[in-house]
Amino acid sequence: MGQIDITFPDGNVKAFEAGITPAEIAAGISNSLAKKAISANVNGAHWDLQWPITENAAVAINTMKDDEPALELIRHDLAHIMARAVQEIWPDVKVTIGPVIDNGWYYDFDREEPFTPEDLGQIEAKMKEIINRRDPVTTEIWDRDRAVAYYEANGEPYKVELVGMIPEDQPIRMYWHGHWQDLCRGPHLQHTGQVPADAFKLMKVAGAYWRGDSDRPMLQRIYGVAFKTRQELKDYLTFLEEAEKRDHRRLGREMGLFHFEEVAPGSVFWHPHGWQLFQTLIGYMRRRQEAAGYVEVNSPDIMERALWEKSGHWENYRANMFLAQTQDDRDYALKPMNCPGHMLIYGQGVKSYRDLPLKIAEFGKVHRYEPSGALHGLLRVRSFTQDDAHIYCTPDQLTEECLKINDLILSIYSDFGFEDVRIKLSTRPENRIGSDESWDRAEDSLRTALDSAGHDYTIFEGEGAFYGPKLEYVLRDAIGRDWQCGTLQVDFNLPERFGTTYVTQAGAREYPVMLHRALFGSLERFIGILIENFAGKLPFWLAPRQVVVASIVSDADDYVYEVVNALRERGIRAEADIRNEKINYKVREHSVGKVPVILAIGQREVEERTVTVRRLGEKQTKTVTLDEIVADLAVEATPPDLA
RNA sequence: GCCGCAGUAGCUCAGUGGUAGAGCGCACCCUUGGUAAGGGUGAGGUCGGGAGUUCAAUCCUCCCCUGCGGCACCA
Repeated sequence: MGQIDITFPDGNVKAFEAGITPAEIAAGISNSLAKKAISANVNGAHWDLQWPITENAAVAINTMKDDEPALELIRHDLAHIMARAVQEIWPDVKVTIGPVIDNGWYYDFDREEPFTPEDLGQIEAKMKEIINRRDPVTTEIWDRDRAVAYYEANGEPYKVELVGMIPEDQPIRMYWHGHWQDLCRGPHLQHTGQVPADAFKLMKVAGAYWRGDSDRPMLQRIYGVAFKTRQELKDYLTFLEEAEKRDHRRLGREMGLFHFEEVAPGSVFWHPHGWQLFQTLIGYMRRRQEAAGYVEVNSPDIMERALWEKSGHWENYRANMFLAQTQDDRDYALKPMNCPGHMLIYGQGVKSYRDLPLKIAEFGKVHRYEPSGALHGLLRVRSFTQDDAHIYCTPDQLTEECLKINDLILSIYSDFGFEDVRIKLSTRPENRIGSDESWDRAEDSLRTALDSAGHDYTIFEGEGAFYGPKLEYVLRDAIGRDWQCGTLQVDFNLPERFGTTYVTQAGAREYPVMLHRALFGSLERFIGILIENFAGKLPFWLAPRQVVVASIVSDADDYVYEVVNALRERGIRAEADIRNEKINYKVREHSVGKVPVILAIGQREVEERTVTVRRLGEKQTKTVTLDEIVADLAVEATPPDLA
């Protein structure tokens, strides 16, 4: 073998025999580095210490100080160690795949018996045992037939299938953790003892389809989380607890916003305070849309089958629709979308190119028979209110209209404090209507709009709606979670299906292009997101209960009402609390209820015509005059678009 | 829809093959108290629904419904 040049991170270049491994290079540098090494970066690729380097390369040796490779390797090795532990305890369990995911890993198993929480404890103990054995991790490349024969002999059908999926030009790589072996592309650590034994935890077991396909067998997936240190693990578990405290289902109850019932799974019963918030959002959106040139309409909730056949929903969406049959045997459906209704409104009278773009908006309540397992609080429901609109325009206007919507969405999210927004572009799905040419045009126009707005986006092939491609707006909340909200879809199909046209300048009849868009997406979901993002502490203008005026002594009752009335006159949502309770009690109760401002009134305030202000989350109180607080809160209560 | 777990008072939960308990909340009484739960008394439950086993089921078995965690699907 010849010589190769290895370039080190400090710029030094050194010649080695071709085929040298990073482990050998590390050993040549120092004994301690050889021990501490976990992997290497070779020309940017994450490289196992055992893999030979055969050409000139830039090489960096990684240790546990390098977060990214360290976490990747810890989690990946733990996946193997867990699978090994499971097979040591239950030798007949079949193994499948076990990738690294955010904060940890999972591994899917095929086993008759379900894993129990007690099993997880047993597995975890076995894993620690394996780590303490400090088993060497070794790798070799196998012949394809040998790998298949091996897995067939060992009763591992899933592995046989995985071997078959590896492209012909790629090696079949095996990894050994001691005596236990798994098909794996690597890289891995030097030995199991490099995994921190006190910084991982098995979290839960759940069902998962083999290869993510609902037609294939259901496996059992065990999830684990892992970090470099015990402290990081603890921090992560604390983070999960914090996230749980933000759960909108729990806060919704504590704040008295809404509830659900068994008789209406996935449908919200809005309580007065929740409905107040709902209406505040609609009021805001109504103003924004009106300013952007939209007109608002309302279309029927139940329409006959013939309409849904015409729109294509009967063919493509019926499984998700609530159907209604009348005594005289007529088929109706509750609308799952507003677009067909808007088509009929557009279709009234003759439209001219002068009428375009026509922007028809509706706060329409749609019903979708979502799979039972998908339901989740406000975030996934079966009946929800969209801030929906359809924009009819000429092909020439298309890109500009997309851009305007993009601007509007981002401006609106910003008003709620969401500045970090990602965009997903979903292209034509298998189940679809319309010609390939119209799909080409539709997808192109979305791309063009995004490109000219200079906004990054990710493409999701085959994820579009059945009538057109779509953009989806995903916003990141205060603790880094992503939520899908708004959507923008281009549709060349519905106007043709409904035969709706406009008269061009030249007097011809042409089909308009149609844009479907929702900015909040669903009011229900958006409210759920707001609650979680703000942990219930909504901005003052959104808070359904803005001010509670609480008496400290009953002699203050009259003045309490005077304060409440003064606030209400300025449109502030204020209520009195003159119950026979101590101020401590009232403060606690309204704090739990997430009321942003509590005004306490005792003898002193009555005499001085002041109020003592306590803001949610602040221990400090402040006494100001009645006039002052009314003026201040009136400013705070102003929605951002009117400020 | 699929896998697993769960469903007992308004909420959070304990409990038992012989028809149930706590704390909070609620009602009433005492207390007028200065910023996250003052004290007392009391009311309140078809133990998710249906069938079965049993002398007897809230408890055991089966079916269904709903919820929770994932998967699949989606705003």
